[in-house]
Amino acid sequence: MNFEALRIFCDVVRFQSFSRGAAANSVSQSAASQAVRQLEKRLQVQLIDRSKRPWLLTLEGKTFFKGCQEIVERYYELEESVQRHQEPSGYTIKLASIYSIRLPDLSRYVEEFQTTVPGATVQLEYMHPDEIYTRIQNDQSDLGLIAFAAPGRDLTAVPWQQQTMVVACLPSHKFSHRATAVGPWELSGESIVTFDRQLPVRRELDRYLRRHRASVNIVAEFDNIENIKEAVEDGAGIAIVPEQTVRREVKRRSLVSVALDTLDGEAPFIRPLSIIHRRKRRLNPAVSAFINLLNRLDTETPAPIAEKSAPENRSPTKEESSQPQA
Amino acid sequence: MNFEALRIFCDVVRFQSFSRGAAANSVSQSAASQAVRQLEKRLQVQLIDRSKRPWLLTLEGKTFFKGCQEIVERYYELEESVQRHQEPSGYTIKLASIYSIRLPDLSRYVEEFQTTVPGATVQLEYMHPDEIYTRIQNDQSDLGLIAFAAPGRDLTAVPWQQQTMVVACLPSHKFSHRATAVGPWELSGESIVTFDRQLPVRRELDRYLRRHRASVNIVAEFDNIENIKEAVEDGAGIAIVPEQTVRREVKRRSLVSVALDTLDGEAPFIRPLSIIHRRKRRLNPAVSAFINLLNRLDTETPAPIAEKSAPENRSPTKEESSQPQA
DNA sequence: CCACCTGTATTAGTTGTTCTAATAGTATAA
DNA sequence: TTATACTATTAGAACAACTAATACAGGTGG
Repeated sequence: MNFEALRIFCDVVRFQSFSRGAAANSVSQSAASQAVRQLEKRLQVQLIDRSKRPWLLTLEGKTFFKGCQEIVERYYELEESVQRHQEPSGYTIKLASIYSIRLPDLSRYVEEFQTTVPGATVQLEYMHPDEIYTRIQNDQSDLGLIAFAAPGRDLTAVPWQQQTMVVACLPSHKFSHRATAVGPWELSGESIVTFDRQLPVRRELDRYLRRHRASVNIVAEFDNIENIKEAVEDGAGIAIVPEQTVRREVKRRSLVSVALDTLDGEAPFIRPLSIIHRRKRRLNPAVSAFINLLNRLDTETPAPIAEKSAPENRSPTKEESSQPQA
Repeated sequence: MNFEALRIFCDVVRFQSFSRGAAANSVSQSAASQAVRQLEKRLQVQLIDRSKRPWLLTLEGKTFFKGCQEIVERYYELEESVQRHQEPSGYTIKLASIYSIRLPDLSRYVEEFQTTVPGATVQLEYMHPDEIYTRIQNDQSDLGLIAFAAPGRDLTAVPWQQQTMVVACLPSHKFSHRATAVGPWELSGESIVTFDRQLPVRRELDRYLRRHRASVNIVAEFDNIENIKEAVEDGAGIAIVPEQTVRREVKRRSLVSVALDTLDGEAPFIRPLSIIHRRKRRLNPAVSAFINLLNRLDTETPAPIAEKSAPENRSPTKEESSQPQA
């Protein structure tokens, strides 16, 4: 039996999705499906009840999942503890990120990595998403961090964080004093500064507004978030952006961020971030260690993606297989 | 990473031997060597220091071994617990044993197996070792239990128990009142009833006596242990036999068994029992479960084969690759 | 000190497993 | 019903693991 298979099973369960569980392990959806099926065959037990949609873990599946998680975790800890007394690999990971993922959000990962894998270093560079794709393709960078990833021919996207989108407006705007979240329908008639039509995030936004029957007034379009924020600060209108990207402006009180939610359990508006890399049968160990770290720290400290809450967490999926941009 | 590899590593360590660790997992010595090497490569750590003979675990090797044992064990427990709520396989294992392995020694295994794998049954038959080989070859039996196994072309021998050889004599013999073990050199001049020259156990015996410079007087040779015991009871001489095989006679006081040992830490005289089966890439799950059980129960309850005591435990090795018999 | 003995490493070739890509299938929602 | 969003299945390609044969090395007895 293969450890990878156990890890894939665990991730499939955690994400409630074969595709995402597969992506988290940098393998195809098909591979994940086959891995789980093979596990079931070997155990002679059905782990997942596929008759419903979304599927459910069977009783045995739950037992196995609990045990697996622990075993897999223990094993990786063991590997780490054995490797710790040991000379460094000396490998430098070249990481390319979009501008909107700020250094403070990344530094904890980089620091953690450089202490657990001594000798390894991370070289972080910010650039335009299109350039990230190019550099990854040409092996000029090992990893890329982008939003609404588009896994291409030989590109793999590992799901990473889910950024919640908020309404950003001036402190003088009527929304800025709200105690409760703004409902999307309340955006009707508002002046909005937003992204270019080419960007996937824009398409997601349009989709979201349409779904909630909000007809807004688009006053300006930009291809990057810095310009959008500036326009909002200049009073052009309000914007819908990831919460993280306006934290600094909120702190210095030049902008206000207001939650955007239906509060009825429906999917909130999320910007998914992904780690992308060239598809290879065998990833450089340092690189895959870093991917592991990104995933591990991420599922540990923030709210872990639980069995029940996961399905709600996510609406966009088709768009992930479309086009570059952040 | 493969679970099998971890299990192989654990067994290699437990037995202090690649060959025996391999055999315990029904793979070739080469496979075991490669598996461990691959582990080391993956971990980027040397687990075994091969510069000395016998080799030693490195510090990292010890850490890894301890962790591995637990993880492997936990995983198999998990598998079992998941499979337990589940309809029986219905498979019947055909087990062929030599006469000298008595039913009481086997029944605990058979019972344990039939309760943990409900629906599976074990069909036990006693026969001559030559017939065991034949039946295994023809797939008429799944497993064979024999002494001094001779793994052949497509036959695998999994090491099982180590039976200590003792001196069996009449209660009237001078040895019968000894408080301490008889040294092999003390056998010089004794009349001995023993096995046919063709039998591997006889060759081992000759070897053993020669090594300890004991020149004995062979008064009779038989091809089976029952006749030997009878001859001893008739006063023909003394015999050297596995302790288990004379327990009943000792209990009914028709014979006495006296330990045979040098008491200086040198290898005692041992009769190794093995489980043999046809070499197949994929063993029937019920069969391999039974093999697992035999090994598991055996290393749990009797004195476990420790890191230090293992090397001493064993002298015969070449003979294992020679000829049939018990 | 040398040859042998015993156990381990290496190698080549084969077999078997596990991927990906493409595509078919299925439960739910509109 | 059709559209949607996943998941299953398949064939073929890439890869990994095994065996058999054989080379190699530490330890040992002559």
